[in-house]
Order: sequence, then C-alpha cells, then structure tokens
Amino acid sequence: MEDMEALPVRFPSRQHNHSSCVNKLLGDAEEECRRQKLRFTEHRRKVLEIIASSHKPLGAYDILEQMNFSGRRQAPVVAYRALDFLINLGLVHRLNSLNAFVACMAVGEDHTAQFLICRQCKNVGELNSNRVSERIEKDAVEAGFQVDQQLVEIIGICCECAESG
Amino acid sequence: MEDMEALPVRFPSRQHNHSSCVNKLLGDAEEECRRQKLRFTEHRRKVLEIIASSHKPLGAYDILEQMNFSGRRQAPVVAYRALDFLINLGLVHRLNSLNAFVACMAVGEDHTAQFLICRQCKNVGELNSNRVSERIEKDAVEAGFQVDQQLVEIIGICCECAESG
DNA sequence: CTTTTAATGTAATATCGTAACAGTTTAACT
DNA sequence: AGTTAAACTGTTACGATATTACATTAAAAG
Repeated sequence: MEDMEALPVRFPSRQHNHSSCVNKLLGDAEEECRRQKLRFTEHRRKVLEIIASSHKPLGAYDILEQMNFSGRRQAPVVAYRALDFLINLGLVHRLNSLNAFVACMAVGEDHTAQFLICRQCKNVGELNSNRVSERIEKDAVEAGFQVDQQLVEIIGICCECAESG
Repeated sequence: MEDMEALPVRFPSRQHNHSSCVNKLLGDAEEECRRQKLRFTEHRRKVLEIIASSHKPLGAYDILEQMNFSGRRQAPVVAYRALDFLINLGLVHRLNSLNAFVACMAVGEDHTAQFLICRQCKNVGELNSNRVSERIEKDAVEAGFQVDQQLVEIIGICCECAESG
C-alpha cells in the first residue's frame, strides 16, 4: 500500500513575496543562534539575507559581490566562512552540481532535502520526501553501507516552465 | 508488499583484481564506440584506463598527471575533453560532491546510479537501485517536476571500513 | 580583569574548469 | 585518388571556485 500523505515540496512561485520569507529566515536564524549560543554576526546575517533574497542559487562570488557594504571588496574566505556556518546550522544548502548555495525552505523541520533544479528558469525547489530518503537509507544499508549524508539533486523542468512552453 | 529482488550494488572489495576490470571496461568501450561509430582515440583510451585502474575517485588533474606519456605535460583541457566524451558514453561518472571521476561499474546496463562514497577509505561503490530512482521520479512528478537527470551521492562508511573499526 | 575561545582581516595560493583558435587527422563522398 | 566536411588535437590564456596561513581583534567564560 502506497503512502498517500501530501509530499512536502517548496518551489518558489512567480508571484511569491520575497521580503516576508527573508524576514522569516533571519528570525529563525537569530532564534536558533540564541538557542545554541552561537553568534549571529554581521557577515553571517548579510550572507543569509543575500541568499534568502534570491530563490535562484548563488555562487560564492555572487554573494561576495553583494557584500560590499563599505565599498570595500571582501576576500572570498569571508563568504565561505559565513556559508560554512550557515550550512552547519541547516539554514543554507549547497548544490554540488552547481557550486552554488540556496536558502533552506524548511528550517527547523529536520529534513533530508532533495533539490529540484529547473534548468530553464534556474529556480530551485526543495522536495522533502521522507519516502525518498528512507528508500535510499534502506537500500544503502542493505548494500552494507552506513549512511551519514545524502545528496540528491534532481535536474529537469519545473511545472511553471513546463506550462509556459 | 516490498520488492525483494537483490539490490545490484558494486563496491570494490579489497582483494579484487583491478586489471581484469580495466580490460573489461576498455573492451566495452571499444565495442560501444564501434557500434556508435565514435572514435576511441589514444587520449580517451588512456583516460579511461587511468580512471578504471583506480576505484578511488580521481580529480581531473590527478588524471592529467598520469597522462605524461612523452614526458610532456598535457593541458587540462585534454583531460576534460576525454572525460566529457567518456561521461556521455556512460563509461565514466562524475561525482559532484568531490569534483572527481570514477569508472562506471555497470556499463551497458542502462542504470541511474547512486554513489556510495566511503569517507574513510575513499572508495566509491555504485548502487543501482531502481527502487530509489523510481521513488525519486514519482515524488518529483507528484511535485510537478519533470525529471531529466538524478544525482544521488551517499556519503558514509562502507562495510569493510565499518568491520575494521 | 585576565584567560581563552571565537571571529575577522588580509594576502597569497591552490584547485577546478573553459574559451578561443589554429592546425591536423579521419571519414565520407565524388 | 582527390576533395570536402567533420571531428579531434595542440596551445595559450584565462576564468571560476575554494583553501591555507597567520596576525589581529572581539566576545565569553572564569
């Protein structure tokens, strides 16, 4: 018998309101840092804000370009350090097939995400299918492998692009 | 009801014979090129041989280093061109999380592979689970996404490493 | 208020990958 | 065979991505 519960999928719709989700994410980040007694510094806040403001994946150097507060160009390592921090906190995901980064769309939900990468509009959705992650876990274990981390990136065409020809 | 057929998994065992699988792969490559009327040139043969001789993933520049037949150092593009060719033919896979390349262990079997990457011994196995790929396909479609390509990389500990502590 | 831990600034460099274009080889077709 | 078109190679240069190392400063813990 098939599991029929709705699949949690987050794909940014065209008319969706960025600023509210940016604020939500910044709030979540602050709260999470307070809880874990971690420091949510200016760099970290800024990087998260930049990433969250784009639903398209951003490269580290794209992010860097947007970090010129004081007109000063930051060194790459500044972006990478903030990214590492945010990734460890689960606020940002890295897309290995693109060498790029996206904000998490399901903060605090304890998920193993699968990413839906539209090769036309370049938007990235987050599929949060426990059926997929459990299937992978089971089959890997059956093959004698102990799983620490799953990277699943699905490349194709999102439904909005499919509709608009 | 669960599908109970054996999972096709290929993980290089410690006492396994490299040279035979290298030869097998080179033979498969030749045959496939003949069939598709493609040219199996020296570079391509050499790159495939280098990759197949290692069950650990190799970076493009590692491969390049081993291509100094004539003492001459080749330009990076030489390796990348051969790699592109071999990947398109399905003889080599790219591991996005490592920026590295491995030989395919299931040539001609028309598979969507999932990779099992041992973070201790660095060996890479190829899990060929249709259950996984079908689960991904179904859930993506259910989420309104049309799948072209799946990238699944599973990071953890292989059974030989788990046994030896 | 001092110790020690975490974060930053800065420079340099490592690693990975591609563009562009001229020259050569191979295959295909008279 | 000779001609043409397509594929492959050689070479240079460069672009893109990511890390190391180390001195300095700021924050938290005692």
